[in-house]
Amino acid sequence: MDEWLKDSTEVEASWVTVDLAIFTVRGDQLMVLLIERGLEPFRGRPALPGGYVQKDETLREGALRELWEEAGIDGSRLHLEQLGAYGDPRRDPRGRVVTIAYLALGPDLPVPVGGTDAERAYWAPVSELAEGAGELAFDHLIILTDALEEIRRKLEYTAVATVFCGESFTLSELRTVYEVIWGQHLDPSNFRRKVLNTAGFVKPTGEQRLPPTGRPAALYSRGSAWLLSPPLLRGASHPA
Amino acid sequence: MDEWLKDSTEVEASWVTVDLAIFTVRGDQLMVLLIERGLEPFRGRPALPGGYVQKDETLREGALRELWEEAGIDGSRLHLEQLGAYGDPRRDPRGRVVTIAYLALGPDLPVPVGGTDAERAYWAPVSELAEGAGELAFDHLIILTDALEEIRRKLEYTAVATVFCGESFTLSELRTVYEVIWGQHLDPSNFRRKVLNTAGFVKPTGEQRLPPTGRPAALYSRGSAWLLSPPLLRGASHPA
DNA sequence: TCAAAAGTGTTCTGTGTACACCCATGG
DNA sequence: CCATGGGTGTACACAGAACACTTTTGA
Repeated sequence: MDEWLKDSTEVEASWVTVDLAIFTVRGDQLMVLLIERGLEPFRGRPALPGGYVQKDETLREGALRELWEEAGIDGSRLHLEQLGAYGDPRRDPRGRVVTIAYLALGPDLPVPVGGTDAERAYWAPVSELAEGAGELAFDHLIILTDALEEIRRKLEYTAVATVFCGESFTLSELRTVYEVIWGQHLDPSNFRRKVLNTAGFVKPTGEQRLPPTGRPAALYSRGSAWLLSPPLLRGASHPA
Repeated sequence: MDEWLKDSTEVEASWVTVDLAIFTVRGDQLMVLLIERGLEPFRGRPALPGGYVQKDETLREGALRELWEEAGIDGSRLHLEQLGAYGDPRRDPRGRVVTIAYLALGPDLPVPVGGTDAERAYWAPVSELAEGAGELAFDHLIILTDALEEIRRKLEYTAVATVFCGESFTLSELRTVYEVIWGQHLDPSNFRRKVLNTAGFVKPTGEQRLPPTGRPAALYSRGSAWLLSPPLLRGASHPA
């Protein structure tokens, strides 16, 4: 393998990990799954779940495996997408560790199941991360910030919002996803028209659901389109 | 470091490389820089330039170094952005090599300078890649396809098109960048209005330039804005 | 009958689109 | 003078924003 190496003293193999930024919408909060580290470095500090990539798996397979091992989540029902690679040589005090960050999005998961490790796993509201709760380990705050920005942008031009909802959902639920993640109020009637006029975004199931109070709402399920055209742009307007 | 390892027989360190998808617009063609591999595997086949990440550099620094070593290009004048990580365990026949792909965009570079290695470096028109010219090494065709899609999308909502132009440029030149990359004709007068009405996209220099024939064109330079709002959407219309 | 949420309709305004037209230069 | 590309103006259709209004349920 060293036939490629130009100056073998300058190159060495690296540890490669995957880290997961797992988000869900619960009520009117965007939540991210964190673990409390049980080992040094950063012992006791919150961190994104993750771990080493194994010999014979793809990066995506590694992410799915960690999703299961660290959070007890079956990835087949969620949206998993690569966010990017983070490889600053000083990001891990123990040496060079390149991590591939993945974004995982899903409907309100039943329990923030503890991982197979000793670490505690829990859902944290994204809005409360800036202040206290202890600083995130490694460069995980950077990864999380990038993840958030990615979600906000993806809501505009993909149907990704639907993965935060269940199998079927009302337009109000879908709108709440947008409102929570963008942090701004959207006009219900305009949102409705926009979504229904975007070909393939959602399709009616024919069923209805009764809200706590008020008229029953029609249920929809995910449509066939992933890319939205025209996109659902968030104007700079709309104070929350 | 193995304090993290859950099952050390399943984990091993990986080689980490950076690969570069370097694009420029020349005339009415989008060009990508390829090298002809001088070594096995895939000897003699075209490939993206790239190489191993060294011990003490960030991924971005590695990309900049390879840009210089393999293509003789000074990265300070171009746009460099991470595309993603590619880590299928079978992507390199010699074993596990995770590569971080970078996108590099710049104005028509003077010469497709050969690298410091024996390999030949040359600009290839993107339009001719699908057909012959030999298949690309490794998974580089996948990387290139992802890169293209990324550029096309980024043209819509960022001012990235300006990095394909020189220090100052006419609106026709800027429009040509869009037309070449999107592969569709744009109305000159509407393009003009759109660009000038987007705050911070370009700013007039006051200079003019004489085209081969016709009225002199005003020159512009890059503005302060990177994100365009509103974005410059390509409708599904406009046959080239 | 009231509150609350779903759903419809309407008006206003801005923006993309298509296209006609004028301007400045070299040949 | 003409050809060529730069640059301006305009009319139309459509889409988003704001908001009034109707419908359907439970309490």
